[in-house]
Amino acid sequence: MKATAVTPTTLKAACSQCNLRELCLPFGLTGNEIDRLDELVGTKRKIRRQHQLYRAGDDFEAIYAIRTGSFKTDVLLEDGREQVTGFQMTGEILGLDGISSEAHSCNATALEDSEVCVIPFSKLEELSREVESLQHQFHKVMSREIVRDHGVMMLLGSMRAEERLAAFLLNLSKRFMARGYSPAEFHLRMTRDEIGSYLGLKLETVSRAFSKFQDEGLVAVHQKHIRIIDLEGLKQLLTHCAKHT
Amino acid sequence: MKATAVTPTTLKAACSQCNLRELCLPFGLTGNEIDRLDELVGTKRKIRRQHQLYRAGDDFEAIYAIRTGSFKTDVLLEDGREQVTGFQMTGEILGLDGISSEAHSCNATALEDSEVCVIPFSKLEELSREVESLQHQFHKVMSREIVRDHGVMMLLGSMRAEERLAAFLLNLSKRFMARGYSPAEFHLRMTRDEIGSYLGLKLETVSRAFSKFQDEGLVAVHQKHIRIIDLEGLKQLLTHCAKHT
DNA sequence: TCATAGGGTTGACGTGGATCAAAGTAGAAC
DNA sequence: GTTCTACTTTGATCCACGTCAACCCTATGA
Repeated sequence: MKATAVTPTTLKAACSQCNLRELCLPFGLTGNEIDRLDELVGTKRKIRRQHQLYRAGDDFEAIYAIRTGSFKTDVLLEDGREQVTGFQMTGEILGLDGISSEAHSCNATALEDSEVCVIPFSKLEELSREVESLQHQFHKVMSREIVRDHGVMMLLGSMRAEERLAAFLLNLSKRFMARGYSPAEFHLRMTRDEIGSYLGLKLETVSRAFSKFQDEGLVAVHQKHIRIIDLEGLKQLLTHCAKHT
Repeated sequence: MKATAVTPTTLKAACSQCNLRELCLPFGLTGNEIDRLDELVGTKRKIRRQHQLYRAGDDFEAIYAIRTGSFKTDVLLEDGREQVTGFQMTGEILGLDGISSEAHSCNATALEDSEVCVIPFSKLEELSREVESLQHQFHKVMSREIVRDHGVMMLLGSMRAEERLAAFLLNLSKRFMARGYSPAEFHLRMTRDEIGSYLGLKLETVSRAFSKFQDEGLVAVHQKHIRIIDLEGLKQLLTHCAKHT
């Protein structure tokens, strides 16, 4: 893990020009309101692959909207074990964990060369006191994170290995689709080990589950390249969790 | 599971009089600001043991502060499997999951006869546009929920059975202490099955782990009554997760 | 061109919890 | 009191996933 890359480019972000605005904080704002958000979003910041946007313990000052690329967030136990708490893609917001204690409680690491919009948090609070729709959208973003986390708990607490991987693939598929990419064919930006950490499995188990899906004709797997062949089949894997209590 | 008990008592809540205010939404507000919050907090509502405050799919209109008693929240899979996503006690806020989609995404069930303060959400947003400290405290409450969820993911994804139970007991202990109760001796309001669901274990495994802790002199367990004998021992169980990878 | 390194896959085997089953306990209902 | 009922404990057995180990694949760079 390399040191945090501090490269705050002076390039201005521009929500109004951003094709991600329907997924991101500007959702639901009028043109005028988006302009005000533009003023607030200070700089963009480039983060190289494997570098960290922030790490646990860092002072909390801003949240980040992913402009290009993708990230993972994780928490570390003293003994070094890692739990990946999420994978984030464009339009998603990073850093919400830091609000509660004024310090970040997890690490955010770029999975590929990425770029984020820096949103100074105190300014965001200020503006959202004036712009109702921004306030509401921000609350929705936070609530969505909570709901997402509950889904992960369901996955970790109540599903078996193959169900977890199926749920993971379906979730990725949906998110790629929302961004205008193919929901059926995509590249994984994370390793088997990281997937395993996220899903509460060992990398070998993840690998075996991929192979099983391939044997069953559900997906075609070539390293990190995934093609979903039988979407319905994957979904059924999930709803048929019934077998066991 | 009985039907939702709709008993909106007309009793006014009064944050200013509430001894939970340091744990709850009024934290950090001035007397004046608390008075304004008082106006907003409409009614209290009593929920009988095993009854539901809200359920997945219900329209979202308000969040709830627990005044007395305790709750569990859970999500259900189509096949009926339950994942408990949290146990909430006095001063904690319920219902944040509903903001994102205008509908609740989990069920909240009282573990004992309980009482909540009903906080109409649109009014809360309105007031927090005027009262900066309320806005900030609300954001902290949401963020804290996200951080808590990450902790549960860590637990579910990376810990073994006994570590999970130890973490659970230590967490309860801390929260009882924060409320002025004994951190060493308390009653569990949930069943072994519910603990198991929360921790991603079967009830038998929870029961066995309790017995093991008892044998080792870490805690005294009599049904739902728990007495922590060796707090440090429990903590060490957690930091010594090192053994396995 | 080959060497090296970081993933990924696959097989053989072990084990922590799940499952199945039976018996114990505490309240609530009568 | 006695009988339910809901919950808990404990033992015996099983199996899904972890562990350990070998090998493969692709990319990068001397």
